[in-house]
Order: sequence, then structure tokens, then C-alpha cells
Amino acid sequence: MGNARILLVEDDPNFGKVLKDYLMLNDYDVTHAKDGLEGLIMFKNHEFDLCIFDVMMPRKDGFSLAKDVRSSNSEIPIIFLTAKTMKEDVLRGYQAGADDYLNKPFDSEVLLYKIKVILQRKENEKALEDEVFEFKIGKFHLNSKLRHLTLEGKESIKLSPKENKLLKMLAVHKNDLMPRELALTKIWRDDNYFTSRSMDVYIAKLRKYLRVDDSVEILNIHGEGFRLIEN
Amino acid sequence: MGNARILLVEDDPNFGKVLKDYLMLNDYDVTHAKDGLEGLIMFKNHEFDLCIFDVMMPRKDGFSLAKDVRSSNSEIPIIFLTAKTMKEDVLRGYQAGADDYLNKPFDSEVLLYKIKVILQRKENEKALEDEVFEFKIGKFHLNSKLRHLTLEGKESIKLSPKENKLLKMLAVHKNDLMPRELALTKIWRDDNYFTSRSMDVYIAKLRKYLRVDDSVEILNIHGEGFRLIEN
DNA sequence: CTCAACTCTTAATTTATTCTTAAAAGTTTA
DNA sequence: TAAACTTTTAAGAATAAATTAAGAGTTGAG
Repeated sequence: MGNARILLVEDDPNFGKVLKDYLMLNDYDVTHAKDGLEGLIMFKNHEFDLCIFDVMMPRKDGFSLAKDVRSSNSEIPIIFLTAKTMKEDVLRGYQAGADDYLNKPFDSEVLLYKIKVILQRKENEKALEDEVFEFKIGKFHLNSKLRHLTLEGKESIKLSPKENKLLKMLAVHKNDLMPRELALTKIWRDDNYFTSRSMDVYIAKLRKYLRVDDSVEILNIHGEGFRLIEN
Repeated sequence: MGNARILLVEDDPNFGKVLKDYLMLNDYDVTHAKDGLEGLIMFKNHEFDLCIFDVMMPRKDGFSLAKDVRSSNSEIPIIFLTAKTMKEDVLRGYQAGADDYLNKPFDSEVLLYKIKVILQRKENEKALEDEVFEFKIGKFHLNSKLRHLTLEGKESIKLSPKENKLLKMLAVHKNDLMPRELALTKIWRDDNYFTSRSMDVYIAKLRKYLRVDDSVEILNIHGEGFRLIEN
């Protein structure tokens, strides 16, 4: 599992830069937007695990931004940074769906701790929701929660996290195109020469596993992606 | 359900009185203790749903009190009141198992909000774990209330608190994944390198106990967690 | 009160798993 | 046919887990 991705929206360029660097030093992937509008655009075009919004910002304040963000993703945790302990701010923040808030100036370690706690809480909640994790692939059965690929009565093959995610994504698009770009951005979180080579390596691994069953095959569509076909 | 019962431990008599009255006006049953020692006695002799501890107190400070309280009830939510934003205080508070903290002076409505949110969260958690305490694990029988692990007619193995909680959590997820993070956050209350190593040690202990029965096994799923399987 | 038993954490070492990168092929398309 | 894309194998670096043991802190019986 990769590092958590944080969307930081903070209009003070110096403070924003320092905070971003500090968070990155602590193993978070941080995207820094310089105002609410830019933050909203970033949010719409990328995936994040947590948001940190300054409240006072030009063009679009933190609360307004939170409202827009929540309308397209009601789950994502939001932490507000408020200039001072203003009752209205804090309460408005909670109404806007804050998971927490911090008064500036705040201690950086406290922020780290809050991030950790909040992400952990969300993680536990997520574990409870049942998503689809079982797939039939020819004579195989994939359990993507246990990362098991089983052929009929035989013993399960244990899949590595990447093998598992990739096969699951192929299964979701069964008989249809799974674009290269999709797998690279979702699983590898980056689309470049090396991640693309790495993905090819994983396709080869999956082909080796699936070789046992003639009715299943992973085809390449030149320049586009892959296709998991059945029959 | 009746009103939530709050244990308020605050040595400033005026502030304590006002806060107590305010909370009672908002439909909480409040018990006010005037220092940490009195707070501990109160806690041992009554049932509460939530604690609010001042940090700076004579005889026994809030953190020390929290530690004692947690040792007999690891579930109860605790909110700390700290005199000022002191990094050490806040971090110590979290380490002592704080569910939240507030810097004095704080806004009363914010406190109400936090109480509400925390009680709701606990309510949800409780609703999920119905008090089942007997489990069949292969030829073993686990009674997690007595912390006994019994094989057929043989003499029971006495489990330590941590062994017991961990095995119970594995049993709840029998044949399915028990995520590392879940055990660490619920049993160890923290997820870091050391608690994770500690958990590994406990897995080794449990494996040793279970070794007697071939039909039971604890498997690891790399990077995800463990799986207690039967047969 | 004191010693022994118990509980838990931390450390150190070994083993296993996972992923990326490189290299040396083979294919497809324009 | 050249350029771009794909396939496969293998090496090694990074990360996670298993196991044993030492030591700190607590508890409880005598």
C-alpha cells in the first residue's frame, strides 16, 4: 500500500511550502494548491486520502471548498487550519464536515498525529464495508481480499499485492479493454517508462499463473492496454 | 437509553462548577471530582460513558489518572483540558489514549460538539461488537471472558490479556483476513514499528499454543495481516 | 515487604516476500 | 525496415515477518 496522498490548500506561499516539505519528509504524498479554486480543480482531477484546508483564502475560502469537495466525495477526511480560535470558525468547520481543526500557530507534531489518527480511523471504517472481492476467471477463482487465485479443487496460488490488484482490475474489465494508463495511475500511481515496464513484468507473471487454463488469456492491444478474455 | 454519564475531574472549583452546570443543562449526568485521586475513586465506584480530565491537578495529574483509568477500562473515551497549547502536553495526552483535547480557554459549544461526536463514535463501535466471548477454534475452545483456551478434555491454558484479545480478534475473523492495523489500533491503541513487532511476538506465542492441533493455523498475508484457518 | 511469576516491550538475527530495474529477446505499425 | 512497443527472465534492493532472548515493569502470594 502506497503513501497516503494529501491535498494541502494554503495561500501563504512560504508557510505552504514549509508545511508541504515537512509532510513529505514524513512520507506523505503532498499536492499543494495556492487557493480554493486551484484546490478544487486539483481535487477533481486527482485522488486523495485526506485534505488540509486553510480557512482564510482568496477566491474561495476553506469552508466553501469543503462544501464542494464533500458534494463529490462525502467520505474524505478534512482538517481545517484556522487563524485563531474563533468559535464561529470552529463550528462552521464542523458543520462543513471537518474531521478536525487546528488553530494557527500549531505544532507540527500535533498535526502529524492528527493525520495519523484520522487516516487510521478511516482505514478501519473502510475495512468494514464489503466491496466486491470475488471473481470468476475461467476455471479460476480470484479472492482479492485474501489475494488467492484458486483453480478448481487445487491449492491456492498466493498473489503479491501488485499481482492481485492488476488481476482484479483485469477481471473487472473482463473481455474488455483495461487501459494501460488506468492500471498505471491507479495501481502504480504514476505513469512513466519504468512503471510501464514494471507492469509488463506483472502481466508476464499473471500469464504464467493463468497458463494452466486454456480458456483464459491476457491479450495485448498495442499501445492501448490489455484484455483478459474467457473462452 | 438514559443520559450519558460524564466524569469531570477539574481542580478549579469555580470553573469546575460552571462547566458541570453547563453540561447538566445539556442533558448529561455529570459527576465532578476535585482532583485526580478523587477522580480515580469515583471512577472505580461508578460507571461512566466519558471522562473529561484537567491536565494540571494536585495529587494526581490528568495523564496519570488517564493511565490508571485505562488500565481498568481501555474503552472509555477521555477528553483532556490543557492550560495552553503545549506540544508535550498534547502528545502525552494522545499517548495516554486521549480521544481529544481542548486548550483552555475553550468554547463551550465546541466542547459539546466534541462530546457528541465522540459518544456517537463509541456507540457505533459498541453496536458492532456484540458481546460474544466463546469461540470454537478447531479442537480448541476459547473463553475470552475467563481468558481460557481449552483443548478437548485437557487442562486450560491461561492466556494473558493481550494473547486473549488477539486470539479473540483472530477468531472473530476466522478463515478471513484480520488486518494488522485493526489489531494494532484496537488492542495496542497505536500503530507503529514497535507495536507491530510486539504483535508479531504475540502471534508467535499463539502459534505455539495452537501447534497441538494440526487443523488450526495462523497464516500471514504479507503486508495485510493474519488469518486464523480451520481445517 | 519481598521474591517469584507473569506480562509486555524491545532488540537482534534470520528468513521470506515484493518490487524495480536491466538486458536481451520478439512484435507491431507506419 | 526502422521506431515504438511488448515479452520474458533474472538479479538485487527494499520491506515485512518469524523467532528467540533479554530486560523493565507489575502483580500477588507468603
